[in-house]
Amino acid sequence: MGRWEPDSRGRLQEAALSLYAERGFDQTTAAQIAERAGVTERTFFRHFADKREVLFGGADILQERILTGVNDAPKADGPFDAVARGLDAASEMLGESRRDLALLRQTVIASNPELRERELAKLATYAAAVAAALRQRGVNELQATLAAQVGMTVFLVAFNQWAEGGDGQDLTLIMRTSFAELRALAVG
Amino acid sequence: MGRWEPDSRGRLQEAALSLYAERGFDQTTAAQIAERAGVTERTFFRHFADKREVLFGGADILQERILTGVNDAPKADGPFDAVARGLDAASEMLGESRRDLALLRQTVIASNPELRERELAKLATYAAAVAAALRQRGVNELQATLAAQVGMTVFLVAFNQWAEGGDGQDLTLIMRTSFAELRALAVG
DNA sequence: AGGCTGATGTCAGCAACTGCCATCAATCTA
DNA sequence: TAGATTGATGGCAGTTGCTGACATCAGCCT
Repeated sequence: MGRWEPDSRGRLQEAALSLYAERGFDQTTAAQIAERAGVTERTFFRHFADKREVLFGGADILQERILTGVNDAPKADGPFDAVARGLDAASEMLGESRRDLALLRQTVIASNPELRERELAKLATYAAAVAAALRQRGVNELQATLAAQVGMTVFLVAFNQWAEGGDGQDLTLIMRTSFAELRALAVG
Repeated sequence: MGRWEPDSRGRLQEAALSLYAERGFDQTTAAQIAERAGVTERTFFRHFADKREVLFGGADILQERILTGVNDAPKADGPFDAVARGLDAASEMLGESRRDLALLRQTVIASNPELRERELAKLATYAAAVAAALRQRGVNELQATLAAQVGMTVFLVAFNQWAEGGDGQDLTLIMRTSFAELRALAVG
């Protein structure tokens, strides 16, 4: 057995989520999170760049999934269709996670401006990566940026809808529906 | 004459922009900004909620302009057209500002993640307000959100293009071109 | 057995931000 | 015109986010 309990990172994420939910983000200090996780404050900041980042631990993996989806799209697919494949891949991954935890997390994020800010930043990072992937496929700069950004908007709207909704909802379906509605919108 | 030089807020904005440009955002302390502006650090935080906010002083006014544009759009306009009117109003206002200052500001923002985060947050605020205005016009929730978000993406892309471009560029024209390209994209 | 590595602890310190009270020119009011 | 009021600022103490530097020690490698 190690000198310390394993998975301190995971414990910090759990401790942070529960404390943010209980007392609010502002009223929670990094030291309190660390204490609940059984480590020191310094260790918290070794694992997470700042207090907000602890809620976005899976962002890297999710981005990879999205990119894989986009890159695996058939060559015939236009930019929007390729982005839609990325969202399919994302919802596949997220659909497996516990909806109650996702909802709790979204509630916490929604209730604090700094956290909302960070969430937007994450989405913007995905969008930038997706746009780069689209350009790789030969899409021009502007179209790539717009398609990627629209995709992230659909993603955010659909994900929140899914987290708030009842059981049995299919995240993939929600995303596809939203996407279809956008297309109708642009034409009309 | 007052007890102090007038317009301390404006002096703080100028001082911050120049210091951020000279030494970088991270390497600049609030105390340094205050000193250059001839006030104390405490006064800085009375005028601006945090170190980033000082670069976004005109955001409220801009948002009002955009909303006015959207609300003044003919009833016959669809969501996209209405958003386009909002962007026209915004570019009218921004087109009058000094392009060199806008470029300096954008350069500073682009070189720091925290500032980019804040910029996205501002755009999201505009988007939420525009979406609300669209709903007022009878547009449904999802379409309103998407149209507003797309508008903000066009805005950001076009504004950066304008700031970087040479003299004689028309911000309004750039925005309209970008918008047209999006429509073509969604259809194809 | 001995050295290396990686995760953690410990501690000092800076800078962002806040609350509280004092100050005093301008302005209002009786 | 004397006095109260207001509003913007200064001054200062305190909390918290976050960082750098160094120490510790279990597990692994040789």
